Order: sequence, then C-alpha cells, then structure tokens
Amino acid sequence: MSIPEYHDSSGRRLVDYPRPSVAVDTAVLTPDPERGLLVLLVRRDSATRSDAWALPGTFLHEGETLAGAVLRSLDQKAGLRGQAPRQLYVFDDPRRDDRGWVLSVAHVVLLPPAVVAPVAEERPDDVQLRPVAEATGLPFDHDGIVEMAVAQVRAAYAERPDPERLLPEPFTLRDLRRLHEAVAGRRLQPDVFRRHVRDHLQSTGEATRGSVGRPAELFRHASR
Amino acid sequence: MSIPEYHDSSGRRLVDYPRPSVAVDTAVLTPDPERGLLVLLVRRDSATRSDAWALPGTFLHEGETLAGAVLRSLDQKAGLRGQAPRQLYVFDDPRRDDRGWVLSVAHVVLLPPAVVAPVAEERPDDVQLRPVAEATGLPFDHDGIVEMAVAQVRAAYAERPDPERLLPEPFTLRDLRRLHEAVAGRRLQPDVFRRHVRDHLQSTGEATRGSVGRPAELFRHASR
DNA sequence: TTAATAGTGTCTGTAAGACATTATGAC
DNA sequence: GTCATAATGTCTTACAGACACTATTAA
Repeated sequence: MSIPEYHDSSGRRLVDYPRPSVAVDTAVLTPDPERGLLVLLVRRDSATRSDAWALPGTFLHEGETLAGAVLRSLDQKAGLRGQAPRQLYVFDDPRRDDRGWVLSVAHVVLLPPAVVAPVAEERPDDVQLRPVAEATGLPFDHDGIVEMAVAQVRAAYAERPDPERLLPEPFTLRDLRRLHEAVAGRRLQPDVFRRHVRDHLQSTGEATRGSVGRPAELFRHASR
Repeated sequence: MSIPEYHDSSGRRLVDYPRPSVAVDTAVLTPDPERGLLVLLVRRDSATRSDAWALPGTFLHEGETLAGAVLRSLDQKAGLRGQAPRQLYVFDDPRRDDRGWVLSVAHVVLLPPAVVAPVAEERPDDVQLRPVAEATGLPFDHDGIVEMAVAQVRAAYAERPDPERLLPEPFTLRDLRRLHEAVAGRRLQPDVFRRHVRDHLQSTGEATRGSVGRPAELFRHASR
C-alpha cells in the first residue's frame, strides 16, 4: 500500500511516525442452558513465554479489519467459525506488553454451544471452557475484558429476545427462556419472561408434539 | 523503546509486521443551557487537503495513551484543556484514509460552556460551534462519531445527575435541570426531574438569595 | 398585594414481579 | 383420571408523567 506524501502541522511525514502494533483479544462466550450459566473459552498460548490460559488473540495484519483479525484468530487458534464480533475497548497503556508498543482492541463474540462445545472436546490441551464466574486470574487485562464482555451480552439480552440469533427457529418460549437464563446467570420467571418478549416474537401456529405436558407454541423472531 | 525478540506462531518477529498509524478523532460537546441544546465543536483543518470543517484529531505518538493524544490535540488545535475523554469506537476500514493505513479511535469529551465558548470567540476562522442537530455533512466517519457521542452523553445524563460534573457546586435544581435539558435536547418537567435526581444530591442547607421568586435550595452531588 | 419561582400532593397509566388458576397434552 | 407443563388472570408495588396546589421571596 503506497502512502502519499503528507506533512502534518509540525512538518513530519505521516510515514515517519513510529507506529504501534495492534492486537485483538476476544472473549468468546457461549450460553450453557443445561447448567444455566455463561461459559468463557480460554486457550493455552504456547507462543508467548507465559504458558497460561488466556483469551485468544492475534496481531492485526495489513489490509485487515479488526473483525477480520478476530475471526482469523478464532479460526486458527480454536478452529471456530464465528459471527460478528463486537468491539469493547482499546487497551492502550504503552507499557502493557513488554514485547513492545502494542494496543489491544478487546472484542466479544457470542456463539451457540453446539459450535463451541465440540472444539473444547477435541482439543482439551489447547482449549478449555470455564463458567464466567470462575474465569478470573487471567493474564494482562483479560479479566477486565471478560467483565465488559459479560456486561455487554447481558445488556443486549435484557433488551430483546436472542439478539444474536443463537436459537434455531422455530423455538418454544421455554427454549428461549433457558437461553436467557444462561446468559443472565439467574432464573427468570416464566410468566414475566413471556410478557416481556411476546410482542417481539411471531407465532408459527404450530406447537410441539409428543412432549410431556401441554404442547408449547412455536415461535419465530418477529419480522424486523 | 526496545522490542525483545519474539516469534509468533508463523515464525515472524513482532517487529516485522507492518503496523498501522493510529489516530484519534474527538467529538467535543458542550451544553448550551440558554438555548437548551447540545453544541459540537468543529475545526477547519488546513493540514489535510480537504479544507473542510471536521472533528479535531491527531496521530498517536510513541509512548502516549489515547486519552493523552486526545487531550494534546484539543490543547494544540483548539486551545482547550479537557477532562477525561471516553472511547466510542475504532474505525478500521483499511481504505478509510487515502494517506495510508490509519485506524481511528473515536472519542467523546463533554466540556462546560464556559471553557469552550471563549475559544470559539477568539478563533472564529479555526473553531466553530454548531448545534448537534445541524452538525451533519462532516467528512470521513465523523457524522457517525457525532451520533455515537451524543447517544453516549445522553445515556449517561439520563442515568444520573451531571455525571461529568460540569456544574460548579453548589447549584440549584433549576441549574441542574437546565443543564440536563441542554444535553437531552428537550424540556424536562421540573417536578418529575426533581424526584428523579433528588436522592443523588445532598442539600447544603443554604438557599439562593436576592433572586425573583422563592429562594431555591442549594445542592451538592451526594458523596458517592 | 402581585408576580415569579420553588417545592409538594396526588391522580393516572404502565410495567414488573409474584402468585393463583386454567388449559391441554401424554400416560 | 393423574401428572406435567403451557398459558393466562389478577393483585401489588413502583415509578413516570401530568396537573393542581402550596410556599416564599422581591418589588
């Protein structure tokens, strides 16, 4: 990529400024509806001196977007095909990384358990899943990233039903509630939850069959 | 700053990767209680080819934090001494700047009108103040930055009374409400507003004197 | 006394939360 | 029928919004 001549107000060319390395670190979260909690993916990084469990991350390559770097790192380091990552915060302490001047852009990605679970099972020495409540003590600023990631996802799910579209359609209100309970990390009352989300959903007219108890109505996300 | 040897998973040294320039662009907002609206500071940038009005910004220097770069750019380019900037978003399209590969970290700063107004009066050819509703048509991603900045500030002020501590203490509820009306860009009912913020404030026991009408109680922000 | 502004009482509508009740299927 | 689960009715509480009313000063 050619950089045209450019002088800033002090007469220095843009290209003459020292530039930081830019990294991305990603909190990969997945709900566990069975246990009713959020789970964080951590990986053991053999490239860095510290052999600790940490968030997956990578350096931004030339011509690449931040989201692209996040998806590449998840693919390479955890064998995951991800959805749209969301930016959380830029960590910019000039001395935060003793390998040099490195900015880190923290991201969060929420994935369905069906995608994440197999990866952790296949590569237990590389990749682990930990309930977010027990996922502290990570190196660098990673504890803070996880905290922001959890807050971000919980706020989004408190706002509207399954904004990340993790649930395959059609689904019952019970399925949806279990998902939200896992994200929120606490029980939700069925009737309160129903009234909270009902207007954002579209009935399919169908119902579950063969289950114990009264069949449940099946829904899709409303048009939007 | 020395960069220790470091090989990533593909065997390349950290220092060998091409690195982006990192810039900061800042939406400087100030409430105008007289007119009841939020005002944006724009400056004419003679260094870039485009001579358009735009947000103040600068490139990140070595060893500097993003907040430091924001404060430096406000000082240099608008003669402003600012408070804590807040990050909004990283714009990362590799082709967003034709001078080269430049990431821009958007920020927002809210300043008291007493600080901003004199600057605009002293340097009308360099610095202008525009109501946010009329501050569209800016170059680059700046329109989007302004939108995010306004949303951020409005959300913060809807949450608690004057989180940026713009009002000098002590203040009356009328002063506080005027400030919030300017931030929100709409009228707020005195009684509703009072009940909304009362618990977060601490009475000084004093009252205004010499004004028309019943004297107003004077408040400070509650301890916190 | 009047004008002007500060502050309070109270009514309404809406929504969350909690609990009881009804509905509908499998067995 | 019994059991299990889905869905709804309704009561309480809280709070925003709206409006009327009272309080306290200057002039």
